[in-house]
Amino acid sequence: MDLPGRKKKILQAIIRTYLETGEPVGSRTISKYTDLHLSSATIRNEMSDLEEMGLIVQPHTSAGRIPTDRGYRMYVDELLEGKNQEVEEMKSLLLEHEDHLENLLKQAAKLLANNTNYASLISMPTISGNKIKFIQLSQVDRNHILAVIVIEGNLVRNSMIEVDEALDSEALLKLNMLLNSALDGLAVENISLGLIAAIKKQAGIHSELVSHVMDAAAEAIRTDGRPEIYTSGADNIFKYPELAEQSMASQIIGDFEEKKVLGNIVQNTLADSGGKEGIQVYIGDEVPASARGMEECSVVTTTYDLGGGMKGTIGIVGPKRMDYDKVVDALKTVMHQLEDYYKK
Amino acid sequence: MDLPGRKKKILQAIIRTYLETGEPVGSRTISKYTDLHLSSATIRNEMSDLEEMGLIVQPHTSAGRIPTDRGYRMYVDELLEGKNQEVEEMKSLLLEHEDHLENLLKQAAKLLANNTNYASLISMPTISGNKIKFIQLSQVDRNHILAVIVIEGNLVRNSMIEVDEALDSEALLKLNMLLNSALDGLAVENISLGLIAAIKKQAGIHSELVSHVMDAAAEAIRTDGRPEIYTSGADNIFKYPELAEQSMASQIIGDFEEKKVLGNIVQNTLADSGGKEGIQVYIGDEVPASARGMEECSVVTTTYDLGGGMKGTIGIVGPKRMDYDKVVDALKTVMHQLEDYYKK
DNA sequence: GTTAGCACTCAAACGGTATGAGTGCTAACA
DNA sequence: TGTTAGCACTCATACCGTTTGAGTGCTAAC
Repeated sequence: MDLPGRKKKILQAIIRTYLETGEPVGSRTISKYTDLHLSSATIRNEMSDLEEMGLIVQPHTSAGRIPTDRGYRMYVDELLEGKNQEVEEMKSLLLEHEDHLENLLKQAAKLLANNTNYASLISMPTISGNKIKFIQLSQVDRNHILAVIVIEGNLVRNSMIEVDEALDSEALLKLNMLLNSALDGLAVENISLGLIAAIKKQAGIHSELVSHVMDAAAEAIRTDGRPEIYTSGADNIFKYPELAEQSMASQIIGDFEEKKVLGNIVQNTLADSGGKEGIQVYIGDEVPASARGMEECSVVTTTYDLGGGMKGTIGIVGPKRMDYDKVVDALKTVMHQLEDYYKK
Repeated sequence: MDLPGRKKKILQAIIRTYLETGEPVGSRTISKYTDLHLSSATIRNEMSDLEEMGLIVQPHTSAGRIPTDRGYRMYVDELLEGKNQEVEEMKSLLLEHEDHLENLLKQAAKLLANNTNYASLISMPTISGNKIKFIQLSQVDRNHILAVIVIEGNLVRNSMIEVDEALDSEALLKLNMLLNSALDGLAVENISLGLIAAIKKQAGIHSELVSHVMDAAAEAIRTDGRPEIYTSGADNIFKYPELAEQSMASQIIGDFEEKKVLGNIVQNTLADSGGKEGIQVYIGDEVPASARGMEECSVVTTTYDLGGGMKGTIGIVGPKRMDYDKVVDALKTVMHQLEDYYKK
């Protein structure tokens, strides 16, 4: 759809002011707000047209207009122009020294929420390759063997395996060598049943132990399939009346705690990370994964890439009338900082 | 304070009905509800007395009475009697097979929230002894050494250490033996500076590596100091009008996401785990740790003990007019199951 | 000590009346 | 033909007085 310039400007003006005030905007307001120097009557005519096109609606007969989902869509796709606001502070604020990726991400989420006044989410990176780098079995006590598995990107998983009796250190050494030489450099999802059988055979009496280790490896993927998600600022939704209403808030809060819906959003973002400059904007019903209760929200996400195939999602959840410019800027800032910080 | 029997019964009746309805209860209601066969006028006189004692109040002149914090306190301390409700379902429901403690706890939290219709919290157990059971360094690649530390109770921590150049396998073996013999069985908080210096000395050129390992061990305690907390059913608060009100809800949700306040509650519970049968009830202002926004809530907690010095907290957050009987039952049920399950 | 009766209070619900923001339409104007 | 002023109309919201009903305190009688 291509709008004539004037309608474009008017739509832009309507949405801009609506973003600020959250209240239906009338023709008179626009008449004064724009530099078009048109009377309110003329604006009314144009508005009438825009309404016919499905870009704006009146909540009731004698009210001003508010954007529809399609209206927002057009705004985001065509009328958005970096306003270069002061997300400056973030640039300096972010990332006091933090060793653990987990804490770094939590901090980033908090920062994002505080600076935008929306709710933020951030997922632990998944590893695309899933190559196994190192495996080690250790005897911890008589009945327990600890399996440590290091995956490309230095992610560590461990699994405590219960055994009937202790292995002697020689057998342990052998098993370790066997596992390492068989699995080193292999992508976890490529481990075939045949390979497992072969290893088991070589392991002889310890075949049961081996299958436990394989289970742990499989689990390492499984937890990557539903990556950990950290959130912050869920309470920010109460700042926006259209979300603060009980049934709405209840559902959103539920989603944020349950994390199932958020997981879907993350999956979606990682899957179709096309979008303008890698930014995804979901408006209202566009929010993926039949997210009950998210109909009144917009979700903006992007993917960060820590190298080594480690990719995660950061995102913002807020009312449809969110400050898209600011949010996009903030996301980009955090994304870049995250990437720089980790690569250094 | 000791109340005469009749006043006791009346107070109990008032609170009971208020817990159910959430609305101020009048004299006529009580007159019919109790088996005392007293007229509403008599009840009114008694009520007037109870009000003078600070156990109940009227929200406004011509309204019924609602309990004060002190009223609730008395109810909980003296008038509560196990009603043995149907928390039956929980007994069968709980705990489908789960290997990971983390998942087990998450599941328990969810169950608790679903069955009570309040918000639940559950903390990862802290380890009181903190005895080190096993340490192992492994060369993962040229520049990384993985330190795995197993603590009594089979909790595993790992820390990736960056090094300038690879150690030969003999040196690694030596270091491992050195660390194990020096630290095995030692409580982490008992590691003295002197001991560290001694180990460093013996480690010779690898002293730097050793200090990294010690840091990781220290970190293992640190994260235990602020244990992970899982929550569920925070959205349940919207079921209770007195909590669903915006400013209130916003703060509670904030607390649940931030987890700082919850952490204080957990600390508190672990500290003074006295209480009737180990159950702690905090009513309104009694909630520990200057919990902003929790004034309208009651918090019921207890401590679970997985053996081996591993203790954690489970709790329920709800409106003051919560069904204390049911909540106490539910907490006990989950606590016992948790303990049984883990010990088996 | 208990109860019936009565006057009184007050939140909440109800209904009618402004108020005002905003519209659509028409007719005049450039 | 596009723009504008003017006017009648709509409708959510606020305001105000009235009614309703639940509940109280007090008093007098049992």
